[in-house]
Amino acid sequence: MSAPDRTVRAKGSTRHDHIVEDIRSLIVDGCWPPGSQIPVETELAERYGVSRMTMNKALGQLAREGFLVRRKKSGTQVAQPRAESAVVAIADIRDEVRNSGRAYRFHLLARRVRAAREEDALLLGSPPGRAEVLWLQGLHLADDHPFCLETRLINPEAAEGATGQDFGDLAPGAWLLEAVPWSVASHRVRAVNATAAEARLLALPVGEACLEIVRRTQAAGAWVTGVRLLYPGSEHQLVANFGPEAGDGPVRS
Amino acid sequence: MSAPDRTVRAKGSTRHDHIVEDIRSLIVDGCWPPGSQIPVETELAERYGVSRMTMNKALGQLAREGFLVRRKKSGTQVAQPRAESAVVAIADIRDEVRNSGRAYRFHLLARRVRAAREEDALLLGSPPGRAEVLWLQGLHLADDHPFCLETRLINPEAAEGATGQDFGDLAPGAWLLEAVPWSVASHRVRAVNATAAEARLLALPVGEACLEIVRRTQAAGAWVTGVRLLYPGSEHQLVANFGPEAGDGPVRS
DNA sequence: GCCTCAATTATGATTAGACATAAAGGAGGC
DNA sequence: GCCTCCTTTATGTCTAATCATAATTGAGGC
Repeated sequence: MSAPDRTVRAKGSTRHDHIVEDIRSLIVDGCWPPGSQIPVETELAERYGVSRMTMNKALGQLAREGFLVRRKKSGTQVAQPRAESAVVAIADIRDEVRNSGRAYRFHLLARRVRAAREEDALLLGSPPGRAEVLWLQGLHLADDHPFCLETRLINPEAAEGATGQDFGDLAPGAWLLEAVPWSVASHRVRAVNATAAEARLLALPVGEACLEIVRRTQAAGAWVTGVRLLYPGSEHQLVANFGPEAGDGPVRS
Repeated sequence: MSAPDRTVRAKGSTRHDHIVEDIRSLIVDGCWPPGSQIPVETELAERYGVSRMTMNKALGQLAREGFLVRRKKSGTQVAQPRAESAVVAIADIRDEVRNSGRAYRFHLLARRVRAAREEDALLLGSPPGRAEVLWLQGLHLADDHPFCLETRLINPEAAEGATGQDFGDLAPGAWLLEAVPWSVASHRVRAVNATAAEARLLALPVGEACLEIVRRTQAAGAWVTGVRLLYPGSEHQLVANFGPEAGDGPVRS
C-alpha cells in the first residue's frame, strides 16, 4: 500500500479536499440528514481508500466548518444547523472601487493635531488618554464622485511619522498599512441617516440612509487608529456566500 | 523520542495551537516584520521541540489565516497585510434578541399563496419560474417591541409542508431550518430609508435609516427561500473582531 | 553573456503506527 | 435497583518516513 494511488482526481485538489467536498455535498443534498450518525473514521478511510490520518483531516475540517459534530466514543454526527447566521466581508475601499472598474482617488478635507477629547471615545472604544491625537477627514472618490466619507483619529505615538505625513491624496488607511504593518481591529456596522454636513460632502439628500463602518485598530497593545467610514446606502453593500455557521473563523485576539 | 513530552503547556491547548499563538504574537507585535523570511520548517520544528509534521500543521494554519505566505523552495515569509478588509457576522435574530436579555416573539402580519411575479427576482436573485410562491410578512419582536421586519418568499416545491404551515407565531426561518435542514445562502447588506409602510410597522419615523439584509437560500440546486430583513439602524449593528484577511473562510459552494 | 536543463531544496501530502483522552456501556458489589 | 469502577471504543494528537511538487540555483553549452 505504500505505492501512491494514481486514480483520477480533480486536478490541483488533494485527496482530503476531494473527500471534504464529497461529504459536504452528501450533507447539503440531504443524503445524510442532521443528527444522523456517520460511519467511523476507520470505515470511511477504508471506503475512500485512504489512511485514517487523511480521513481525520477531512472530517476535522468539516467539523471546523460546522457541518459535523465529533465527540469521542460517541462518534461523528451531522450537525444540526444551528441558526440563520452568516458572515459578510468588508472589502478594502480602494480595491472595491477598482474592482468596479472605476478610478480611485482620495481627497483630504481637513487635518488637525489636537488634544484628545471625550467624544473621541466613540472612535477609540476606550476613554482617550491625555495625549495628542491626529484628526483627519477625507473623501474616497470613484471616478471623482464621492464614494465614502472617512473620519479618522490616529495615535501619533503608535504610528511613527504620522504627524509628518500630509495625506494630501494618500489615504491614511493605506499609509498606516505601511507604517504599522500588523494589527488587529474590531468592526461595527450600522445604518445611519446622513447629517446635513455629511450629506453635503457625499452629494446626497439630507437624511439619506448610509452604511456606517467603525473600525478600531490596535497593534502591540496600544490603540493605533479609529476610523468611521460612511457609505451612501444606495451605492454600497456587503456581500457574502455561505453555508453553515462561521466555525471558528480567523482570529479572535 | 517516542515518549510524549510532558512539558508544561496551556491547559486544553494542543502543541500546534500553542505554536500558532506564539508565532502569531511574534508577527502582530512586530518582531517578525512583513516580508521577512522566517526559519525553515525543520529548524522551527527543532526549536519548538516537535516533529516537522506538527510544525507544518501550525504554519499551514497561520498561512490559511493569512499571516504567512508559503511558497515551495522560496520558504515561508510573513505576509504583507493586504488591505483594510474584514469579516463581520450576521447573527440569528432569535439568538440576538435573547442574548440581549429580552424576550423574543414572532408575529405574522400577512400570508399569501400566489403566482410568482417579476418583482420577486429581487428576493430570489433569478427570474421567477411559472410556479406558485408562498409570500409572508412578519415582525420579530424584542420585549414586544418591533425589532426586525421580515418579508419572505418560500418555494413550496422545495419546502414540503410550507403551504400547510400557518406561521402564526413560529418564525418561518426557524421552521425552514427544520424542514430543509442543510442549505447554502448568499447575503447582501445595505442601508435604506424606511418607507412609510415600513416605518409604521417598525414604529419609526419615516425615512429612518435601516439596515437591510437580503438572504437567498438554496438547497439541492433549487431555490428554497428569499428573505428581506429590515432592522432599525439605531438599534442594530453587526460586529466583528479581526486580524488579517478572511483567508479562505468557511464555505464557498 | 545568455540560454537551457538538471540538481537542489523547501514545502505539501500521505501513510502506518503509537499513545492520549473522553465517554459509553457493562460487570460487579452493595 | 442503583452506584461505582473498569473495559471498550472512537476520536485526537503526534511522530518518523516517504514521495510529490514547484521553484530556485547553478553548471554546462553555445
